[in-house]
Amino acid sequence: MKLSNGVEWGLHCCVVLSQAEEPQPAARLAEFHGVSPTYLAKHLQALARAGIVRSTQGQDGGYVLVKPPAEITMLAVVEAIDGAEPAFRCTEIRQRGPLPAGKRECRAPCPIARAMANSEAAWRDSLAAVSIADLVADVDAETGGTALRKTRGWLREPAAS
Amino acid sequence: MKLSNGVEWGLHCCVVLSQAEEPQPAARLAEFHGVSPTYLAKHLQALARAGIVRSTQGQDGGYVLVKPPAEITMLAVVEAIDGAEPAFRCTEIRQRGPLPAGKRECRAPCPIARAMANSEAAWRDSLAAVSIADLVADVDAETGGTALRKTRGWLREPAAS
DNA sequence: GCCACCTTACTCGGATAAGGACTGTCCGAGTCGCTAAGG
DNA sequence: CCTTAGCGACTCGGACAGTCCTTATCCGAGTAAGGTGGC
Repeated sequence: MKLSNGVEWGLHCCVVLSQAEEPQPAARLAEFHGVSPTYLAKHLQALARAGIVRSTQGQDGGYVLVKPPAEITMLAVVEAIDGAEPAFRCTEIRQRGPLPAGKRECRAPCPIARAMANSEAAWRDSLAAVSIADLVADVDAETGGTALRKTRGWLREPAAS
Repeated sequence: MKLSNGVEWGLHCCVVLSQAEEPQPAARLAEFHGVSPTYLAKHLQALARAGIVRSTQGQDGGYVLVKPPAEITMLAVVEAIDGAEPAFRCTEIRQRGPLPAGKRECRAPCPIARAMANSEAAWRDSLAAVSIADLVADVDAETGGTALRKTRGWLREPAAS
């Protein structure tokens, strides 16, 4: 099981966007994080499709958070980029082979699928309990406010490179 | 995020093996589940490497559970087949770009990595709380004991095909 | 009748191709801001 | 001086290759059982 690398980028971008007052182009966010601009753009498109960010075109355009950071959960970002499909998909092999399970007991998912679904629900609940605002608060507490202040300053600067 | 398909096969095989008294060859387990024999063999090798099953070669050989079903957790099977590496791997992009985080705050993982690790821990805990014996009990309760009885009967039969 | 050996068939184990998904990239459509001309 | 049309540059969005991992398969090494010959 491997989570797409873009999830990390998307979460970091949401944290940075929460500190920006003006739209930030994808290229600028990529420069800030030192990652591929074109590939990051692809993931930002996914965030836009999910309604987490809104894009503005043209001069001084870019991406802005749609909702306040406290209302954006990590789960929303993860599902926007990685997809909302469950990691475990039951292929109903109990209905195959020489002893197929009857239709009676197959109205409910098999115990294995249920246990896997429960575990994934625990994972999702844990992700849904953390918002972008919580991440921002953690960063702020860890760095004593310096990191976010420097970030806000850098975002206000005109594009240097 | 997609979980390997072999996880489902491995769990079903463990349930079936818990009902068998004699070693069961990979081909027979594949026939029972109606899946590819060679590919299932690959996953059974992974279970053997993890110490969940033990293989016996030669005539009347096959796979047997090493430990009692109550001591085999779903987590062990999942990690044996899918790997124990975490799904989210922090690439430390906070140390890149024009505003790299200082060494001071990088001694601890960044808040994003911590939150993801917490969520994965919740997932693992949930999987570790369910054993093969629990799955067997669920199947037994659902089918009124018929499914397991039929399975045990089929396992005692000599290879038909 | 008992034992040792051999043959046989069966089993696993790792090494080997094919398909699909993630990674990474590019160029075109659309839009906003700026400029400059005209009233 | 104000308005308006045009231009230019910048932005996103979707379509296009490359690479890694999952899927699927095969054949060889090793082993236990069963048969056979000898004692």
